[in-house]
Amino acid sequence: MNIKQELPWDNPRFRNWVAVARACHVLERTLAVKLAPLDLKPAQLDVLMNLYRHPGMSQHDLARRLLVGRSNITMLLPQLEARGLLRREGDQNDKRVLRLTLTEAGTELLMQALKVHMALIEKAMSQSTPEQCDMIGEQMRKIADVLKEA
Amino acid sequence: MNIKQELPWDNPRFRNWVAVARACHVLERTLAVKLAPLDLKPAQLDVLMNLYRHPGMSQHDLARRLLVGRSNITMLLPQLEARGLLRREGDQNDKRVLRLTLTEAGTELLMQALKVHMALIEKAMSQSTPEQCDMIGEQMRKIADVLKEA
DNA sequence: TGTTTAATGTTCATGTTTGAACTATTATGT
DNA sequence: ACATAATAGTTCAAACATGAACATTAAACA
Repeated sequence: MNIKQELPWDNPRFRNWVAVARACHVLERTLAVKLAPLDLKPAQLDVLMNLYRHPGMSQHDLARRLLVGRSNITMLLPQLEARGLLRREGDQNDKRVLRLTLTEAGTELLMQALKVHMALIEKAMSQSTPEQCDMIGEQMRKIADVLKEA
Repeated sequence: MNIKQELPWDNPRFRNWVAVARACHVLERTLAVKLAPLDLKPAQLDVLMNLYRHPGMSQHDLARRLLVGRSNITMLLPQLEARGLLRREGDQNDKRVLRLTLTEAGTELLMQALKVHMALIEKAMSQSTPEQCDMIGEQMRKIADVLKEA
């Protein structure tokens, strides 16, 4: 009844993607451990990173960049704001939106966290040549693009 | 006071890894949406996949393979067992461990889910040549290995 | 053998993530 | 202008993951 189709594990694309997912998972877990001394979770680091690069972002924009629900942001920010890491200020032109910016302390903590993150990534990718590394990044950006319209 | 160090975003390894993480995240989210009709979450699919490839696994082994806590498995399995997708049977030689195996129904559902998963991965990696794809997989396996001793 | 140490799985409290319903504000269309 | 749509953010309940403490069983070793 159940014809034995070609199994995904025989397919290189499948096997290789599984490896990608595994590597991501391992690195994320490891990062969580290494960030613990700073009392920071990977998700929180993502927030700080995005605010550093795009000051004045709205919560909605932040949610979209993080590929996460808006309510998630609502739950996430108050902790960081209470720690004095970021500010939420109402936009004058549009009273619906809140503009987000890092504080001095937030930037400071971000820099420490980035050292940790950076060291981990360096270690992880130390096996790849610069060419391989760039190629990987290039392919991954294509994948994200392709899937965004899926 | 705050000397402007080299920013991670200037570092190719950092930028490229961020792309990897993004691609993973997008694919996982997309997979969740596409699996919804089967009433299956990505985490549950992972369970079924591993049991298919390694029948008779213990819960502990499964947890380690999935890079997840043992308690997570304990919470996850009863739902799948109640749906008749897998069996948990006590090991005769070691009364502590439960051996896990897919049922007929579980295998059936897995095959359907794999079609979905496979199609998504095919689409995602359709831009890469076989050589690029293999290289990516190879590097990712190295990364997972390197980090396992971190 | 008997005692200590380790391993497997469960329970439970905690913290996170999610999506749907809601409020307030702005845009659109007539 | 007015009614309708859409948008930004919040609230809330449910699903989910996590780690510590626990019970049971097995292994190590005295």
